[in-house]
Amino acid sequence: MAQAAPDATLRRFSGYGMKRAFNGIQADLSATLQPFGLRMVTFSALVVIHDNPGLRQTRLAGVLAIERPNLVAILEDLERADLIARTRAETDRRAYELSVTAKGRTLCQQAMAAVVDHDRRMTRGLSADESATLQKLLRRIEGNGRTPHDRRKISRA
Amino acid sequence: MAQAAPDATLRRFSGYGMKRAFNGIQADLSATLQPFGLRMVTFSALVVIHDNPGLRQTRLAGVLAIERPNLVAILEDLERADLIARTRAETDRRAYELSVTAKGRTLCQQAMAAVVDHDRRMTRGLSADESATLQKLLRRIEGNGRTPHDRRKISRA
DNA sequence: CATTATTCGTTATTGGACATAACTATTTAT
DNA sequence: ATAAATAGTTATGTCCAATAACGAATAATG
Repeated sequence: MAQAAPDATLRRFSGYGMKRAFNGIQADLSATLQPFGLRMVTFSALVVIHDNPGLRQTRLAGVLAIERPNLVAILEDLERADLIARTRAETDRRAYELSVTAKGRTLCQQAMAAVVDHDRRMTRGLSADESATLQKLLRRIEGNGRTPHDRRKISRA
Repeated sequence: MAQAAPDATLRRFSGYGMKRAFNGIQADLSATLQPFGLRMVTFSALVVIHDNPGLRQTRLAGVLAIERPNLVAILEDLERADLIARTRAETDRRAYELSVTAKGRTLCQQAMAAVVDHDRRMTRGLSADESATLQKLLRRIEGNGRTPHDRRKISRA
């Protein structure tokens, strides 16, 4: 097996290249979010709640492909930091409606700006066309992959 | 914020799309490798050792961007399953030289065939050109990302 | 040659993300 | 009225990744 790189066989797989790329992204994103007291999953949740006030937890879980039990700690972290509020839905006493606080809105927007920079760093050297191509290809792969068990028919928020 | 999808803001980031794509890949890969008693990191290590007999641990860590302490359990799993062997290097009594056993070779090749199928499933709907483009773009992003602390000058195996 | 610095593999620990089963309370379906 | 489904929660476990520190061996230095 005389190959140029020791991991040449693995390099043939899209999954391996993606893992390698994503590892770098994740480390940079983590460092980017750390000053805001956020991490990848709490940032994602905060942004979606920010954009969709009144969202319910089960819908949030579906949108982010996060298992509902795992959402509990995420939301607790955000609530404890006074970034979101949870109010019982009037039409269903089992459900909460999620919204950002004023503090959460501000932090969300600040973190967003930092993440825009992070993304620019990560995609340095890619043209706008290439970035769009990448997104398109990733979306196709995402559609091919296994979906979370919880990905059932999601009710409107 | 009237947007088409609840996570539309996040969809602007390459990292988010990659995470979503990679999550699906990882789940499928995990299921694919499970019948072989392997998981992502043990499979990767087995393949690289298979392709590079006599490889040393520190080099393997560098090749796979895995922290050296984390390699210990991975290699123990492979050794316990009789898939690899570790022999003390003659030229350096601190180091091990890694190689696959006959059993490891067989299993490696069987798992490889399954992973080829997995990759084909994951990239269904992508042309050969598109797959090559994806790999190229991922490599560029990988180069932009943060590298592991341990990524210092790697000695030859 | 002796001393210091570096390297190899290891132990220990912790954090982050993700998966599953089971549960109570509430709502929906029959 | 009863059974089934749903929303959120608790508990637990797996996988992968990061860091500090260590003893033994090797390399570098004077």
